[in-house]
Amino acid sequence: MILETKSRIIESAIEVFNSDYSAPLQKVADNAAVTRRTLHRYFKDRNELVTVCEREMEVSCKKAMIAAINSSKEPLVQLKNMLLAGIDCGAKYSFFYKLHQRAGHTHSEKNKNCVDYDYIYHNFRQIINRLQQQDIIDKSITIEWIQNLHTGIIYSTVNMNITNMLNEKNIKELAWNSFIKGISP
Amino acid sequence: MILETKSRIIESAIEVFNSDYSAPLQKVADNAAVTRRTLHRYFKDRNELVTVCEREMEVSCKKAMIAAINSSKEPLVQLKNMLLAGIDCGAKYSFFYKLHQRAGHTHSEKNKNCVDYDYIYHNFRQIINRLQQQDIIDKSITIEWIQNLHTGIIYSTVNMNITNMLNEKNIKELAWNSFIKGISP
DNA sequence: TTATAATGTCACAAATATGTGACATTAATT
DNA sequence: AATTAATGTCACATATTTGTGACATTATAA
Repeated sequence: MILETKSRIIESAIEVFNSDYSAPLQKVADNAAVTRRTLHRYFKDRNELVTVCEREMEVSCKKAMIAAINSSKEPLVQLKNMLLAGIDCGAKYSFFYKLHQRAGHTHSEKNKNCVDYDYIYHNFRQIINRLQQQDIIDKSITIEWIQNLHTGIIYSTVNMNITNMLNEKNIKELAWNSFIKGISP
Repeated sequence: MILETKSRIIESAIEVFNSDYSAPLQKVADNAAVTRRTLHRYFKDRNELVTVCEREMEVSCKKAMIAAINSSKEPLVQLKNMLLAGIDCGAKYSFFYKLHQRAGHTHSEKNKNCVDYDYIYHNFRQIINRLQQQDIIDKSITIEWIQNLHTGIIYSTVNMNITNMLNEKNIKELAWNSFIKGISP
C-alpha cells in the first residue's frame, strides 16, 4: 500500500534525523526498508522530506498535546496526560521541542507552529502553577526546571531499550511516578 | 597556543557530533572558530577526529564517573556524585552512553572501553541495590528504569537553556533532588 | 626587529551524497 | 492470465563534502 510506505519513510526519517540531522538519505531508506529510489519517488528532495517530517510532527504530536490539555479540568490529570502523550509521540516530541530551540529558528508570533508551541507551553505553565497553589508541586521549583525534567523523562523513556522485559504500560507508569515525585514538595 | 586550539576542536566536535553525527566538518570548524584547513592540520581525517573524541570522552568523563564511585563509601553520596559528574561532563556523557548502545557496537569484554563501561554500571547497580536495602530507594523500581532516569536527567540538564537565570549550582541541586525524589519510596 | 609557529586563504582532486531516467521485477487487482 | 501499481536495480550527471598543497597573513618568542 502506497500510504503505508510513505508514512513508514516519514517515521523513519523523524527517527533518524532526530539523532543525526545530516544523516545520508540512504540511512533513512534503509531504516524504512525501502530503496533510496523509492524514497525519492515520494519526496522530491531532502528538503521536502524534512518539511514533511516537521508537518507530521505537528499534526500528530501537537494534536496529542493539545488533546491532553483538553482531556480534563483537573491539572494533575492534564499533566499526566501531557507526559504520556509525549511518550506516545516518541521521537516526534524531541523533534518538536528541538525545532523551536534550534539555533537559527526565529520564534515568530505569526508562524502557526510557534503559536501552537506557545499555546502548549502557556497551558503547561498554568497547569504547573495551579498544582503549586494546591501544594501538589513544590512551590520553590521553577517552571523552567519542571519543563526541562518533563523533556528529559520523555527523552529517556522513548530511548529506553525495549530489551528490558518491562511492558510499555509499566514504563509509562514509571515515567509518570518519577516525574511527579521528582517535583512534589 | 596549539593545545588550546586542538582541545577546542575536540570539544566542538563532541558537541556537534552528539546531536548531529554526520554533520560536515565545516560545522565543527565553525563551532570551534577555526578554518576547516586548521582542523585538518590537527586531525588526519574525520575518522581520526571521531576516535579522538571518543578517547577524550573516555579519559575525562569515565575518569569523573570512576572518581564519583570512589568518592565515598556512602551509596547516597556516590549516587549523587555520579549524577553531578555526568552533568559536569556535559555532552560527553551522552556520547559515552550512546557509544555503547549504538547499533553496530559489539560489546566486548576485551575492549578496554567496554570493561570500564561495565565497571561503572556494575557499581551503579550495586549502589542502587544497597539504597534499596536501606529503603532509601523504592524496591519496586527496576535498575533499568533508574539508569534510564539518570541518563534522562543528565541529558536534559546539559541541554537546558542557559537563558534561565538559574545558576549552575542551583540546576545541579534541582537535578539531584528531582532524581532522588523520583525514585524514593 | 627578525625568525618562527600557528592560522588563514584559495585552488583543486577525490570521495561521497543527491536526484533522476530507463528498464526489470514483484505484488496486487481484474 | 493479463493488466496495473509499486518497488527494485543500475547507470549517470550534479552537488556537496573531504583532504591536501602552495602560499599569505598574523601572532609569538628570541
